[in-house]
Amino acid sequence: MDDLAAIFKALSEPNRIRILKMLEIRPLCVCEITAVLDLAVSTVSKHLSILKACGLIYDVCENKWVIYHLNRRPGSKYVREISQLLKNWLADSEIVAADRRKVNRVDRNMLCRK
Amino acid sequence: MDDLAAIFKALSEPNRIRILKMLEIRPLCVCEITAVLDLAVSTVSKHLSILKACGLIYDVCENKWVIYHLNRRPGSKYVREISQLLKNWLADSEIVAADRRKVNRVDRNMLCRK
DNA sequence: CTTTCATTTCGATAACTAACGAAATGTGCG
DNA sequence: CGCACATTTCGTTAGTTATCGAAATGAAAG
Repeated sequence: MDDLAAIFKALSEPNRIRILKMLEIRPLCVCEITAVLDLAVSTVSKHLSILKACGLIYDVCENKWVIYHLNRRPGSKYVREISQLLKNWLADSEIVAADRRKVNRVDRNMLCRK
Repeated sequence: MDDLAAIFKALSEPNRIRILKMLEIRPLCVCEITAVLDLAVSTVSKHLSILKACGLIYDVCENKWVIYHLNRRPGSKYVREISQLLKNWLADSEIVAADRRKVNRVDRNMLCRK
C-alpha cells in the first residue's frame, strides 16, 4: 500500500513525468536533463533519486557521467503496469513534444566540455 | 499533463487509496468512511473532494446523506485505465481487507441516528 | 596526486498538504 | 418556520516538498 502510494507520489510531479517521457527517447545524463528542463542541477538530481527509489528508472556510471535509463523490466508489478500505461500516454502533449525535440538536439559532450 | 499529475497526486495518499478500495464494496456516505478510517469528518470530506475533483468518484445526495460512488465510467482515459489497474491491486493488503470487513459491519442508520 | 568537472548532499526558504476543531451550509422533518 | 444533523468550509498548525546555491563527493585525466 505504502509502496504503491510512493509510486503515485513519484509520478505526481509534472517535471518527473517529463523526465520519464524524455527517457523514452534515449538514456540521458543529469546535465542533459537539466538543460531540457531548465532547472537547477541539484533539483534534477533530487527528482531522479525519487524516480530511482521506486524503480521507475536506474542509473549507470559511464565515463564521467551518470546515465539514467528507463527501467523496462521493473521488479514491481505496480511499476511495470503503470509504466506501460504512461508509455502510451501524453503522445499529444505539447510540452512532451518540445522536450523530445530538445533531447534530440542536446549532446552531453557539448554541454559539459567548457 | 497537469491533469495526469493531479490524478497521480490524488492517488499518492494511502487514506485516499483506502477509500477507493472501500468503495469497490459498495457506495458509502461520509460518516461510514469516517468510521472506518478513524479520522476527523472534515479530513475525510477533504479527501473525498480531491478524489471527486479528478473524476475517480462521484457523489449523489440521498435523504440526508451524501453517498459517494466509485466512478465506473470515467470520462478521462487516464482515470479509466488507472482505476482498472487499481481494482486488480491490493487484494492481498491486510489494511484493505480489514477496512472491507469494517465496511460490511458499518451502517449509516446506526452511525448517525443518536 | 592534484586538478577538473559531473553529480550528489546539505542547508535554507517558500509553497503546499494533511490533520484537527469550530463555524457555516444545507437538507429533511416535526 | 425552526430544529436536527450530515456534510462542507474555514482557520490553524505541523509536517512535507520543490527549489536554489554552496559545499561535499567521486571519478577521470593530466
